[in-house]
Parts: sequence; structure tokens; C-alpha cells
Amino acid sequence: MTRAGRNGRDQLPAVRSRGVPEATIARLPLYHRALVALDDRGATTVSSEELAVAAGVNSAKLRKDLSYLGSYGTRGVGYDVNYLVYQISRELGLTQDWPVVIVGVGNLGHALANYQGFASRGFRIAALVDAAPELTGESVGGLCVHPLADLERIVADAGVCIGVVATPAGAAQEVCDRLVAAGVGSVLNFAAVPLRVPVGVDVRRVDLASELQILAFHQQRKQIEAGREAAV
Amino acid sequence: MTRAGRNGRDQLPAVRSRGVPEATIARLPLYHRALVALDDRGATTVSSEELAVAAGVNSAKLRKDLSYLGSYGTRGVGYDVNYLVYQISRELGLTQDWPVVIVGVGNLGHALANYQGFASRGFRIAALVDAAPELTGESVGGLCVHPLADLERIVADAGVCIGVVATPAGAAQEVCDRLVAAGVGSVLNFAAVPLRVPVGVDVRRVDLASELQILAFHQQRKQIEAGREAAV
DNA sequence: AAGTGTGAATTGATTCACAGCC
DNA sequence: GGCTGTGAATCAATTCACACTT
Repeated sequence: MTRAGRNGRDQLPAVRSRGVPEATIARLPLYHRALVALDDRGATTVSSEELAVAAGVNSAKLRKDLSYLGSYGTRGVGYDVNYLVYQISRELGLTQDWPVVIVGVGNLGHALANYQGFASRGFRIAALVDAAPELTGESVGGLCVHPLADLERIVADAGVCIGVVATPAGAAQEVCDRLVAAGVGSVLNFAAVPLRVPVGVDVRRVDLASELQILAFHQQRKQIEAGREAAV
Repeated sequence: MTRAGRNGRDQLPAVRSRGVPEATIARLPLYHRALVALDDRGATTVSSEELAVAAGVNSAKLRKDLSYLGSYGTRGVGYDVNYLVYQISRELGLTQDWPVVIVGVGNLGHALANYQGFASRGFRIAALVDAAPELTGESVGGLCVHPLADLERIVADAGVCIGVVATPAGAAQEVCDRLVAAGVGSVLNFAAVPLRVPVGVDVRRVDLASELQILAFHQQRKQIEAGREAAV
């Protein structure tokens, strides 16, 4: 766990979040989503086993995870869906509005600007920002693109504390520095470089090519394995 | 670690890949990228400390990780950049060509089709597939969109073994089932549901909204903390 | 009878610290 | 003298298994 880097597995923490383990935190969004889906289907109660299946984890882990938040279940019965949704929402900060700024309106920035999954979870795109003058004023996903020079003003005016870096690798660190200087405390990094940030600022990296490479690694192993068996 | 699910930290493994720990595998792409960048800048040798900084990890972890692959460094000197790039490439299966099929050509599918980072790392988009008839024949990122009915044929003809699911949540499981039935052994899942797959098939999930939620969790903690201090 | 909550055991990952080699 | 490679120590996450509650 580093303040700035990491992989499918070791990102963040800067403030050791009360007692909730990092691995548990990373699964809470999963549980939240599964619960919302169950609620939509009219379920009022779930057992740890049912919820675990819906979230794609095993039930022991789920119960352990939930136990870090409190004792929200009823023995012999299960969990009240609505109550648990509420508790997890509160824990995740979903009950508040999070204005987000997206820097870099290339392919990915475009997709993010149009992505519906953000709005439905309390994330509001406060502004899109791009360095390219020809994009300034363009409308993307219903939002107008602002010049990079406006970054600081936007962060201050909208009270942005989460920034998304979707720029080319070469621009990422500078953009990140400016975001942090302007007061942003959390950065989601799609660029292919690790971002250096001061202690207290959190960064998560999402690296699409890395994800494919990890799959390729396992795939290759499987094929070697299959070849070996065929040879025997 | 489940065959199908995951957390900020626990995805995959199906074939316990020789001796290399999962956490190490997930960092290899990071090292690979940092090395390529160093090579571009003309470096011929790196110490574990330099490479660690470039990759955003600490040097002890880096050395331990590399030691799982073999003893590729020279004591007192460091690592030969080219040689190490080669060894990691080989380990990751980067020396071979990986045809990939992308199912779902919405916002995200578009961005993925245009994403340059794939091609440069041995991943070739063999085809784009979408269920919407009005997209069939359209050209996206220089590739023509095929109807969903062609999925099995495409996988077979192009020898696809990695599939990318970028469909709405409701369609994801069915698409995944068809991919797996057609012979795909690794799936990258951008949909907001866990995919159930048979043992031996690997799935990695990338969930953009979850990443923001994890950041929001930490951000909220920081703000509560800051409020508490201000009150004292 | 059913199912949560949790200590204890286990497994896995990270960090330390230094012997060994260049 | 500098830096890798790695056992040993530590720390974190997962799983087990069962006491306890409804």
C-alpha cells in the first residue's frame, strides 16, 4: 500500500479509516449495487448467502465485511435490504453529493462524460476540462468543455474534491499537481503513469491495458498447461 | 480469491500460476511500462530503487517481485533494461499476439475501440460486436461492427481467447456465457454485475463507479477528520 | 431450524535486514 | 561500496467453525 500507487490490489489509504480494512471498503460498492438490485426486485430481506451470490463473493467474507460496519443483521433471519442499503450508503458517503471534474476529453473522457453509472450514485460531473483549444465550448455528454486555464476556478467554485485524470500520460502529473494545489483530495487516474501526490491525497489508478495483460498472463499459463497435457 | 469475482484486491487465478503470487502478476504490467519508458529515454541499466520510483512502488517489493521471475539483475549494478523488458514481456505473454473481441459498442466500447494502449501491447481488436441492428456495419475506430449473431463465428475464426464485455448489465451474463461456450478463456468485464463462469475461465471486473465510491469513502473520512480537528 | 457474528487458524502479501556478489 | 536476492518477521486478508440469537 502506497500513498500513490497500485494495482488491482494495493491502492490508497492515507487516513487509516477507522477499523474497516481496505479490502472490505473496496467490496462495499459491490454489496451496495447487489442490494439495490435486490430491492428493485422487491426483496425485503436477504441472507448472507443470497447476497454473497448476488455480489460474487463467498458468504463468510461478506459476513465478516459487514461485521466491520456494525451488527446490522438478525440471527436466524438475515439482513433487512433497505436498512443495509442505507448503512452502506452512509458508510460510502453516498448520501452526499460529490462534484467531480474530468480532465482530458479524449476517447475515454468522452465515455466517462456520458457514463450513466456516475450520476446514479451521487457523483455529479461539475465540469469537463481539456487543454485543446479546439474543444473549448464543445458540448460533450450535455456538458460544455472548459479550457485548462479554468481548472483552479472550477475546483474552487464547484467545491470539487474528486478529480479524474483522463489525459495522455505526458500531461497527467502536471494536471494532477494542479488539481491537488487547487484543493482536490482524491484522484482517479486513467493515465499510464503513476502519479506522485502529497501524503493525505488518495489516488486510484485504472489501467485498461494492464487488466488485459493480467488476463493474458493467465491465459498463456492455461495454454501452456493444455499443451503439456495434450503432449502426455 | 474467487473464480469469478473480485475486490480491489482479489480477482482471478484459476490455474495457480507456477509460483508467481497474484499480487506480483498484477504489478508486472506496471514494471513493463516503466521499463519501456526508461528505454525510450535511453537508459540501459536501472537499479531497483530507480525502477521502483518509476513504477510507483517501493524497491523491496519490486526486488521481491522480480525475484519470482528469476535472477535477472546483477548485484552491485542493477538490471539491464532491455533484458528485463524481454523477460517480463515473455512472462506476460506479450511476445504473442492476442486477438480480442469487444462486445457492446456504447460509450465505453467506443472508447476501447479507439484506445491506442491496446495495440501497442500486443492486443489486437479482432472485432466489435453489438446487439443493436442499427450499429451493424458502422465503422468505429476503423473497425466495422458485427451483429451479435456472428459472435461464435468470429471467436472461432479469429482464435479469440480474450473477450471484453462492455454491454449493459442486463445483457452481460448472456454475452459472457456465449463467449465462454465459444471458447474464450478470459473475460474483462465492464458491466456492473458479477459474471458467473465455469472453473478455468478467468474474469476481471473493472468498475468505474466503484472506483469513485472507494475514493469518496476515503474523502469523506478525511473531511470528518478535518472537521473534528477544526472543532478542537 | 436458520443464519448472523466473531474468535481462532490459515493463507497470502509486504517489509525488514543482511548475506552474498560484482 | 553499491545493489541484488532472499530468508525471516510482520502485517493484512481470508476462511473455518461454532456459540449465540431469533
